[in-house]
Amino acid sequence: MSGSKSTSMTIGSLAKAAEINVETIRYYQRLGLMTEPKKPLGGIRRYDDVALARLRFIRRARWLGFSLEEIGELLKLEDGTHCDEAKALGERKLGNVRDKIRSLQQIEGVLDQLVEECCTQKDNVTCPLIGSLHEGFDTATK
Amino acid sequence: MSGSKSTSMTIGSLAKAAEINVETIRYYQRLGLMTEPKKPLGGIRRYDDVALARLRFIRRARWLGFSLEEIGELLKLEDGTHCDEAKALGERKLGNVRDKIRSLQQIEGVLDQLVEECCTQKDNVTCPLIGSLHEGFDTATK
DNA sequence: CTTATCTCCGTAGTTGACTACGGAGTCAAG
DNA sequence: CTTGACTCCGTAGTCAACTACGGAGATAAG
Repeated sequence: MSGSKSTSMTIGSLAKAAEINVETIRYYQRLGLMTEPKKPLGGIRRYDDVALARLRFIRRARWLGFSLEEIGELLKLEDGTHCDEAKALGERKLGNVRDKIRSLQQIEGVLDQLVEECCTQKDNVTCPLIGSLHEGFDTATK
Repeated sequence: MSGSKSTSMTIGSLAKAAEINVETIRYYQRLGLMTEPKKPLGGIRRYDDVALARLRFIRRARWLGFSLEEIGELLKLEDGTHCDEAKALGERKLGNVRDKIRSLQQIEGVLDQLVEECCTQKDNVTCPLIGSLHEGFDTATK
């Protein structure tokens, strides 16, 4: 389960490897999230494992609630160029990510406690899930 | 920054307080994520801060990449009833949340390092953001 | 009592993110 | 050299999550 270092895939095998629909890859290319490798004159495009890594990253970031636009920004950090703006952007994104982590940890804590106490006590009608998420959360993000 | 404990709001002020569109609240009601308080015979519905908390929770969970359906499941954990199934569900969700936290922490680490080193070195063309997210990530979630 | 600002409610439109379709070209196996 | 699977590419359809609209009724301020 780790031998596919094939540095040359068709879009089909790329899709399979990334567990993403072929159409979706082409969609990402249209949006500029993925670059389209040049076609060898009446031939078929080939993809390497950098493309694969990129796709997996996109998939994961989507799962974490980032929009494709945000993911595009994250990906712009990838090439070492335009350092200064990248740094600023990176810092914003970092704050963003940390907010998410904190929120998730709150949920984690409550969920954990919930599972723990679940069948133990009975009088606890209003669960803490919601209640615990009141505090500080300065909008942001959008 | 903490005086609005008004236990009776119209849908309009509720929406404002939760920073959510009125239409969206009504949409959530249709989906069963929010209950519609009964209308006082030819009058106007009133909402309390439990509703507000619930809305804020939904908003936050959405931001974290949970679908409305998943959020619905999380919210079902709220009322103390059906403990056994709640426990199972809670455990699944907990795993889910922890996966997300781990993923975000990876991104956090890389982003942090990126911002740190950004303008310091120059030869680092391929940034670690993508590369670092290769490893273990057993699908799941959907 | 009038008027402006809601609320109510059903229906319809929009946006972001895919997903499908179809016809023409390409490639690999037999 | 045919056949089947796949690529290419443009266009169109789908789905979740909103967001808007419009007309009738409610309420609060002046």
